Amino acid sequence: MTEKRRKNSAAHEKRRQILNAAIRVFAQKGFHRCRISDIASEAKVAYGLVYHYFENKEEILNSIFDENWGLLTEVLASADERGDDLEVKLRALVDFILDAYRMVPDVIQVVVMEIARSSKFLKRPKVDAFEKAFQNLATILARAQATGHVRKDLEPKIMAYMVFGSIELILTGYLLGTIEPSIGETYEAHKQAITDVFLQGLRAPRAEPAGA
Amino acid sequence: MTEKRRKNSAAHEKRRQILNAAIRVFAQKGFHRCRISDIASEAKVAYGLVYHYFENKEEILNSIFDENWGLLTEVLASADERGDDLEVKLRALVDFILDAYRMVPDVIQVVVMEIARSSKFLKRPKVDAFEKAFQNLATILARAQATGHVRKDLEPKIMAYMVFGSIELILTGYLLGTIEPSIGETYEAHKQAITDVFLQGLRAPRAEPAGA
DNA sequence: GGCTTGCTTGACTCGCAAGTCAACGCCCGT
DNA sequence: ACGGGCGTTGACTTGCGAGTCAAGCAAGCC
Repeated sequence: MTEKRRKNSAAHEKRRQILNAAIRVFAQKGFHRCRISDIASEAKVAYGLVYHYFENKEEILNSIFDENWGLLTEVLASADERGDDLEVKLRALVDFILDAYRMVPDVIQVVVMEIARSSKFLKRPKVDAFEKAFQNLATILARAQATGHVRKDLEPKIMAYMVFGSIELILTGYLLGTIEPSIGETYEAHKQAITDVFLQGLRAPRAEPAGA
Repeated sequence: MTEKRRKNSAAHEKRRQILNAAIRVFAQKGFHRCRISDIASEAKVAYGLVYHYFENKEEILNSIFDENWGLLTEVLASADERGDDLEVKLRALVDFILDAYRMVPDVIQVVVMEIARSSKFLKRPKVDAFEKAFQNLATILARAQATGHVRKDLEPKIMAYMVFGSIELILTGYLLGTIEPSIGETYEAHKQAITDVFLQGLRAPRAEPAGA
């Protein structure tokens, strides 16, 4: 059994190797522009081995997505469970995503650029996975509405979409090089900007009727 | 000349026919999944004619983009020139985009899903075109900062990205069917939500230090 | 009315990349 | 030491779809 375990993990290592190579290649050339042979040579394995571990290119993309998106959903779910303030939760979400970009930009690029957009044509489950993460944030916001911290005149879902959309386009800006994220400080400033704007924008008006 | 004109416009009509067919096909099957022959048969013209009017598939996509994105940039530029209030300008932007989706969802789908995301790998000019529109909004915001209507602690560019990102992800939600936009009222509610959140979120704090 | 010009046609070529598969060798269990 | 299973290899087949092109056709011109 020990040896089977070892074999398994050795085999698994090859799988990882291919997956990591795929992430690099997808990020660099784009999903549609790259060939299986590119992935194989990047991973330094034979062409055929890719097909031993994966049905086809799309399944590779799916695996990348599943692994990483699941993480985000978990973070959101656990943030919600702790009884933190909305500010804390929102900051945790923003931090998590921007830090992830900082550490593994290739992964983020693939998830954002190659998967998020093409999901119209991909399988249902993927859309559901997106929904799940969004729903988590929507729940957090709904709860904050209940406690009177967030304005009640807007659907939580729409607010959640706005938050994610803001983050995503900023990431896209990084990826396209139209926003310069080189300095560490900049990331922090952007995190701050996102949380600030939404905390202020979503806050329930206090004693102030905001006269017309 | 009259006859040349007539010919020209007749020829142009074929071009349009192909372009419109391409929009429909791209929206339905996705850019990468469709063949030139799909476009030709959708347009009810011969295969070869597509190559008479366009270099290749990518040039078709480019034409679709150029035509439609230019429009957005113009709207933004003209909104800025009129000395309107920020609220009016922001509302005009949001209205324009959501109304466009309502009227020609296929076009919006192609621009949002097929072009926006893939621009990392496409030609520079496209990225510049995006930048231009974003820059227009950033300028509007910078001006509003100068007049004290908008908080000065954030980069205009980042704020512009947030606004566009919010709009874009809501459109994506429509396209994926995760947001239900069927009822006309819903569109209006969403327009309202976007403008409201940002007007409040970007507003400069008045006499209120927003304690703690 | 023929001739020319240029839009239009669709069958054909050709290259590329996906996916297959038969053989190989390492490693393990007996 | 031997046999077998499984991870691994990469040459080969196959099909698809982009792009070509030579021949048709319509309509203006002399």
